[in-house]
Amino acid sequence: MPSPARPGEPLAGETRLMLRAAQLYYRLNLTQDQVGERLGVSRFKVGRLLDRALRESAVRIEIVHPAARLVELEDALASRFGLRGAVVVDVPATGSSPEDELLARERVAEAGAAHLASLRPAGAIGVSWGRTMLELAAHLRPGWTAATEIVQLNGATSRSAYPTRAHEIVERFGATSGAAIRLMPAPAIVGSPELRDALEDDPSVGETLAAAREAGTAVFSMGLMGPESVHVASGYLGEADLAALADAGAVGDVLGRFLARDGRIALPSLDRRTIGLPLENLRVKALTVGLAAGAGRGSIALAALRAGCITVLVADETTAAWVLDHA
Amino acid sequence: MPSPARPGEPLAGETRLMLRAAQLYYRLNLTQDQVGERLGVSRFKVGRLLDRALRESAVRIEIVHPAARLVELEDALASRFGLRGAVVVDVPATGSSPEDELLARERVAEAGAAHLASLRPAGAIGVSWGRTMLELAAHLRPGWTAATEIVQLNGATSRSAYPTRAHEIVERFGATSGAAIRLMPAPAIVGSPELRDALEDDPSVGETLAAAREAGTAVFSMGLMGPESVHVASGYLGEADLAALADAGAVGDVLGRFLARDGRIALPSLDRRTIGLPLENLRVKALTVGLAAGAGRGSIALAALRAGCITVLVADETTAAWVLDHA
DNA sequence: CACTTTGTTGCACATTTGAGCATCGCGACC
DNA sequence: GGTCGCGATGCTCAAATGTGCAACAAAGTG
Repeated sequence: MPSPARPGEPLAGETRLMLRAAQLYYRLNLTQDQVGERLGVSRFKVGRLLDRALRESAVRIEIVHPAARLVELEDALASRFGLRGAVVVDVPATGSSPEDELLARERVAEAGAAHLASLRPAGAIGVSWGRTMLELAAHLRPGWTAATEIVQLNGATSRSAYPTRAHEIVERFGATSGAAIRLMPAPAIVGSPELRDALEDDPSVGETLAAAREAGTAVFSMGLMGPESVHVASGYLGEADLAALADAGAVGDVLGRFLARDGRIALPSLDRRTIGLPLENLRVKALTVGLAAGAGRGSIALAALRAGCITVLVADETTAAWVLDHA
Repeated sequence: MPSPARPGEPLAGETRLMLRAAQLYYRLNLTQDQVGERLGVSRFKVGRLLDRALRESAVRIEIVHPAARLVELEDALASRFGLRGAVVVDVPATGSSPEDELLARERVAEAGAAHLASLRPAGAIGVSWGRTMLELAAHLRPGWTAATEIVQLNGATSRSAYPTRAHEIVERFGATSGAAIRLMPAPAIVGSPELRDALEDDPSVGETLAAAREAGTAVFSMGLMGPESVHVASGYLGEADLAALADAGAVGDVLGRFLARDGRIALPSLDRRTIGLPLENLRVKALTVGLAAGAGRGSIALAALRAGCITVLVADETTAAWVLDHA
């Protein structure tokens, strides 16, 4: 391969010709034919000169749009994890203050709503709850899709003064899509596996759960592990559970199910007390949209991706970059 | 025209699509068809997206070769002055020390020789003399062209101990091209117009001058004005002439004829004492190669270009840039 | 509510470009 | 001096791309 000319060395005539061809072709937008005419060579030679220029990277083609990086991350995520798609949004402030968290959540939820609308999912759609989901629901525009039924995917009746507002979310999904809704009247986590089983067997919960299994689409957000988790605020998780989860290496939750870094259930004993769609059922759905917004969500996003329960990831840029870095 | 997305503003779906298309097309080198398939749009739309990306300069195509700048200068010179061609060489050191001057002269002469060879001029070729011409002659390779005759264009027999070496130059041109040679046995500048006319009327000079007029090709270098001029070293110009030239605004010489900034003869009285081809005869030649090497040559190069007596300019980068800056 | 206006889409068709292949010239090496 | 590569060249043919146009849709406008 000919090396690029160093200063002090006469410029090979061929190289001169190559650069001239590149200028005429790329700058002046002449056809290879016209370039050949001006340079007194055949168009084939011009093509070969341009080829060489490209191979020797004498011309650089660069995508300079400010948002190009986001699209790159999207593509990298999609191909790395075999996703059907990914949406990465850039968030102006990228710190971890409560305001920044709020902003990130807002932007991700907005993008999630827009992307969901562009997919126009049909049939039954399962949804989870949480702050991000509430925000997403708020951004749904009437007629965004024509679903038949909106199903709540996991339990949510609060034990504490802190409301989960799951019904608001499901209702807004229903109202904007013209679908019937099906709520899940149960807590997210109960005290014993036996109670969990009893509740899930009761038609009030069981029928919703069955519908959740049947739904072809699921939309959910990912929660943090730790004292700031909504499950703590809602009173589902106590000190002891939290400590046990930490010991088990939990990094966050999907539908109330806490995952370890590798994507497996961190604490099976807790999982057996959790009410809602099991992750096995999530994995087989045609479309599952997972949202991760805010600092520290990288690890749970990665865990969920490893668990195979996401087909479309929506995340902020920081989270997306973290995931790719640690994959 | 859609503006590029600002951070903090949701990215329009179209823009996302455009960037994705650009990535697939330019980075992965897919065809527009394949891009369309992946993106679920028609190939026409892909073409239009790429168009838009180019128009909005979301993709930038840049020629990054270190020598690209030289070629740009060449093209700019050629189009600005209607030249048949231009050769700009980059000279590593670009100062004005004697060594740098030497280097610039060497590189320009070398490039000039190479370019001249690539033009393969036929018939009679007129040549001037000087340090650059000597260097150029030294770089001619046997068989570089098949000329019939080499003609010295202007007088050169030295009045001083400093030899002009014009015969060496003409001989080397002849020897390497297999052409007969014709010298001009006369000084460059004499004391009076009458003596000039008498010498030019003498067959020894007159026949060479006639041949010089007939030659289709001329090769010459440009000289500086001032005490460092070869005409001073050779004893042709005295203090008085030099002062008069300076007063008249002379910037340098072509074939011993000193020009003012605007390309006109600076001092007609001196010009009438100068022996050699007049510039009017130079202007009408099919091919005239002018060389300008070294600091300070910009002004005479520009003057010569304005005088219209150059069809191919060979210069170092600094000189070329100066000329374009001041044109 | 009809009507223009404007912009978007897909298409047929012409142009432009790339790929594979035969040929040619040139130097190296018997 | 023959001849064997080897790279460069130009060609044919197929693929890829750009262009003008008509159909259509959305959004004003009287």
